[in-house]
Amino acid sequence: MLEKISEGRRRNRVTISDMADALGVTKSTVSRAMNGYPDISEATQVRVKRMAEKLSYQPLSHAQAIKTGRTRSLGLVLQLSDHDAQRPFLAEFLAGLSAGAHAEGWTLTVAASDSHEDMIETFRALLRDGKADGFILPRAISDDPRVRLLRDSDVPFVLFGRQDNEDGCAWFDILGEEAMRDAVIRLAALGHRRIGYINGGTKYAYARLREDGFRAGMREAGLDVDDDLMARDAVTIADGAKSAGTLLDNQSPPTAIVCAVDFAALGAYQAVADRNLHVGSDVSIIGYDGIPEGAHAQPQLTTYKVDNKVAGERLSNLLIRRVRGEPLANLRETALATYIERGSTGPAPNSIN
Amino acid sequence: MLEKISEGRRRNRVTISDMADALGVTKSTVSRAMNGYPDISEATQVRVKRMAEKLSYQPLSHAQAIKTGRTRSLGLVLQLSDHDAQRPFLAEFLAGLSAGAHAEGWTLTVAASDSHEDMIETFRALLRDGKADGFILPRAISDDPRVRLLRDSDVPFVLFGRQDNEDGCAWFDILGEEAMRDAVIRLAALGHRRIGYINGGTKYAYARLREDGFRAGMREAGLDVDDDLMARDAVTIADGAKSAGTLLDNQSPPTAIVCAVDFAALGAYQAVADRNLHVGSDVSIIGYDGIPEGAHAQPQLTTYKVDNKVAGERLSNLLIRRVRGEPLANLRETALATYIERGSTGPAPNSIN
DNA sequence: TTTCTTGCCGAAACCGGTTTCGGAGTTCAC
DNA sequence: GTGAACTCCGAAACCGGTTTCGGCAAGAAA
Repeated sequence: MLEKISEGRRRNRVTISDMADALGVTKSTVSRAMNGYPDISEATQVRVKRMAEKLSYQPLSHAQAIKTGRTRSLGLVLQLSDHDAQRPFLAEFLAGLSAGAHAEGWTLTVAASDSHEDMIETFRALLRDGKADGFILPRAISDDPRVRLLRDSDVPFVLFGRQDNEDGCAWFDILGEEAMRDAVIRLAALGHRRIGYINGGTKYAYARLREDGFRAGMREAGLDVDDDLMARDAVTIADGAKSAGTLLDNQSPPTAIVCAVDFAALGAYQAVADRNLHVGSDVSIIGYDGIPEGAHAQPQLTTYKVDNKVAGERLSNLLIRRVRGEPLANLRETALATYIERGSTGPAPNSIN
Repeated sequence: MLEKISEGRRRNRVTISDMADALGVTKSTVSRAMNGYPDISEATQVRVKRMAEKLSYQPLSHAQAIKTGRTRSLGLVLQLSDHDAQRPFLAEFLAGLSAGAHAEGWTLTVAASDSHEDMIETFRALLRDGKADGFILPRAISDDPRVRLLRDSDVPFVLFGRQDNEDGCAWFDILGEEAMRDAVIRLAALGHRRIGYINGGTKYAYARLREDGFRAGMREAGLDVDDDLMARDAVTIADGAKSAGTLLDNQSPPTAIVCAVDFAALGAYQAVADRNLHVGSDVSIIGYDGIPEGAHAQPQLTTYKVDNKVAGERLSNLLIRRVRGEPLANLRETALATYIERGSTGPAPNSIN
């Protein structure tokens, strides 16, 4: 802490020549040893790497970049138009990305764009200046234009979310459909028979998957899906309130509602309250995302929590490996959201559990 | 759009040699012209720059960096421990930073750290690898350890928030104290006489300023500050509810409460409701920040909105100029938050307005 | 032994810029 | 007309790496 942190700038920075001198070999040997070239003997390779450790030598990424074109940095382009998209999870997500990148000595370059053309230009600018060797694409959209763009251009990328057309796609995703399925089964076990579903934005890749999961759960529980109890495109509290209102005003209203998005679930709270009903006793509600607001709602929202930090870490790792040329088949991972039981679910009214 | 966006990577990228050939001069002339060296005639300087425009030549930042040590990128280190700090405003803020950087051909490198030691290491790593020429420090803390660190090391930085010890500090800040002052005066104009104040986290630099602003407003309005009506360190809804509860339980409770932070204001809503009072009629509440939740509260929260996107843009601009060596005196800017009158404020009860 | 591989590494060019140094013209004063 | 001072730019070194090419020594094949 007393040591100046700027020391690394000009001063003592140990260069490849220092390494070469210390080892009594040439720069080229050091370089090839560091990069694991096969024409360097096992012995010198260890020797070099040990010395690198000792002198804490790390090649300057932009010095390498001048020849290799790669600068060990991940690109992330945020889209502001994307409403609530980033809001709750952005900080954790960035922390995860940063951690995953840092673990491999990479860094994270962030840019934002508001329009679509702007986005393309942003990608290009980052590539041209070598500020990104590849990109992380949050919130996969079905038939995603970013995917088309990058795939056609042979630029490495990795998706947060799955994609129908798998060509060239590496991804990490949370199995939201499993959560939806699980939610239905839990509700059925509590005696619920009429269960409604409020889906998120159908332009997103997750929407179809989660609805499938919901339907699978209904099937497993031996329940019928009533199309009048299915809503969609609810990503905000207001959306959720509206959709839930429609379901609750059905002549045979649901006793439980599964929501693909926590915000919609919180909106459902309002719709329930507006009808002088109570969440948890009259109507059970299950959300998905694990946003902090859910824990402050009255009653607290039962939901499936997504660990965005871990997601970020995994995505960084996958992209780095992608840039390094690892085969795509290795670069697809999924994880489960974790169930958090709180007060918004309970036994179905008028039923023997 | 049909054109491959990866074109810039290896292919056609126009280099300084291309420029030199096209102009019939040497690389060094091009370089010096581009950088505005005085030993290049006005005429050739224009000629070079015009050609750069024509060929859309921009020097490769990491090729320059190898000699200059600077890479045209801003660093931002997020601190996760910092609770709500980033949450509501992070996306807009990043968008602003990115826009401001992009306008000058710079980029933004983001990293996260959880512990304090980690943070120092993160700064150092970014500097050493030339991934940041300077840093943006969000949420200035009074006697900020980051400031000490960077100042002692001669690393350029710019603060979001002001600092007592101005040495080496450039900053952008919103005049929160003006908002607090204005709030009091507006409330006084509505007939309020007993006005409470709930401050934010006292470790942050803004806290003292805003309290000063509140007190200034009270003075101007000819009102006395009752220390029993002053609370602090409320940055979450829960904090706000607790603090507001204390104020409202006073034997002579306030008819209005000014909150340094919107979240605290929303907490105050709960405290008011818990005591069977109504926000806006029984108790007026004014917040600060302009978080989206405020617009969804019942009644909607009167507040002062901070434009975090503009803040980001200005900060980027200031830091770039700082790195370029512009004198500090030019690099201090402030702006005002904008008043948004909504339903949480009204005339004082039992008073002739 | 001689010759052909093979394994390992040094020499030197290169990447795309910046910067130092010095030299060719001009201009100016004497 | 000569020398000095200035302007402006080219030549070449340099920054910290990577990569091509070739050479030397040891081992294998002849």
